[in-house]
Amino acid sequence: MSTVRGARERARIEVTAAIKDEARKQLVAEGAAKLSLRAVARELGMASSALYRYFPSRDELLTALIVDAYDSVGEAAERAHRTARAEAATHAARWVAVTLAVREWALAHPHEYALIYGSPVPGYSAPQATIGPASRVGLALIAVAADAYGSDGLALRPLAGDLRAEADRMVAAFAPGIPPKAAIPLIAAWSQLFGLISFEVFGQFNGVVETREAFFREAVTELARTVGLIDGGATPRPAETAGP
Amino acid sequence: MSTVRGARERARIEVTAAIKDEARKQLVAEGAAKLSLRAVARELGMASSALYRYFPSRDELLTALIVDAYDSVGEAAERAHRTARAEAATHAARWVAVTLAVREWALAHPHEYALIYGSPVPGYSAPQATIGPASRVGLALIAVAADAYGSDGLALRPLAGDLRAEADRMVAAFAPGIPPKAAIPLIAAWSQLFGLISFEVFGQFNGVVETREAFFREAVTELARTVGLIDGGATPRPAETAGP
DNA sequence: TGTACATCAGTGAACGCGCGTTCACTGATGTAC
DNA sequence: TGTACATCAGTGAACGCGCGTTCACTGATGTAC
Repeated sequence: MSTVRGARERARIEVTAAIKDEARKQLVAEGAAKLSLRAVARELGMASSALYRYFPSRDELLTALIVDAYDSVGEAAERAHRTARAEAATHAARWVAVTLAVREWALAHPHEYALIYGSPVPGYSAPQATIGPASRVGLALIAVAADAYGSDGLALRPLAGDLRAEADRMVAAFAPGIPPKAAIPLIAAWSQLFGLISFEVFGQFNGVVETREAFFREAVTELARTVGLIDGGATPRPAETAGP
Repeated sequence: MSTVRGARERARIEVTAAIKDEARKQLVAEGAAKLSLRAVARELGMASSALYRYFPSRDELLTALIVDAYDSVGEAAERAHRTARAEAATHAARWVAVTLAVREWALAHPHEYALIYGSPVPGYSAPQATIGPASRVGLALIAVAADAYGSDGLALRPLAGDLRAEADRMVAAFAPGIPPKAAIPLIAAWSQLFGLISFEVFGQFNGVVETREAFFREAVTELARTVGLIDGGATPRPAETAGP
């Protein structure tokens, strides 16, 4: 598996990558809804029918792009988390680092960002294969909170009564490292982070916010506070929680 | 202007509305990028060329739908604000009422919501005409804060130094009723509100958040806190700030 | 090492479809006198 | 009140274009003996 076997296999990998690269380029010009297999083939100098050797349909190509995008932004978030942890940054600083990494990825890849965090493509329903990659950013944020919890760096506010069961469910389902009390604010902050980023990427901040990075840093620092990440004091034992 | 003049004019108004209604229906099935004049005409039993008597191009029809959507959600927000104010609700409760109204509009009109708060349609750039309607929700939120400020119901946190100029600019440009210190958190909360709503409408909460309304209420109540809206005590003089 | 066969990438034509926009036209509604 | 003319909604054909997918095929690469 790790050794590429022959010309055929190597070619397949390269052509598959070339198709995805070209498709990504076309996202810029036309958007996901209008992504055209024929246009991709044309640009690559192939017959449009040849693409069917690589992707059984247009939707499968879209799915591949979506999975790649989730993996790409997820990796950026995880990398930022590892780096911040290696530098023994405070928990709040780790939170800021991860969120900034997501923002930077989004600004560098606005069309892939739109593909995964914009309006769903009508008629396309994301298959199972996207679920894992889609959760990586969220899990990185949970890991920051879990580390903080493990080293007394997480302040817990009381939880509204009608949300106790929901919080327990969340912790059991996908956030075993944090206490239920922290789950609701954390998931809220996760979604709110993408409000900040989407408004910047999609243009809603045009004419409204101009000092964008400083604004973002301020907003996510405040988000860290609502999550309960306590600044200062906390230089946790580095290997506390398993990384993503 | 207020009296409809003749059969021609009345018919024009009705047909224009019918075209937009049908176009809205098609957004559901196909999304904005694939909105088709021919399909709209077909469904209305008209020749496709007839639509050009009403909209000079496909993009103009899209623009009309966008303006209508912004006006519709803006009106919902303003109505919620007026009602909450008439009931002398606390400032935080007014905030929650306005945000809930936006959320409810979004859940009731998910495709129009995607049209205005989802990924931009590639190749389409929103004309000037959309700017006013697009700001109505934001202005309603600003009005809540302005009322609170006018009756000592707004707590002000210190502002990070590098954002002072930005905050002054914001207040001068579109938020004259609030102090600069409140501008940054308010704009941040505005964008974060749409993170919460988009994740719910676009499906990112599937399998993650289940008690949706309670979760939303909790999150926006916390947002009200970061904006500085002080609960209780504040039953302001009703006519303090001009309504939207 | 050489040969026979299997695998598979890529071709090019075709099917059946839909699109936005233009244009010369018809006939109904509205207006000025 | 009646007539002549202007306005305008709607038609249907046409232009030129692009799309996803299927299919029988060719020829190169890989494999078993």
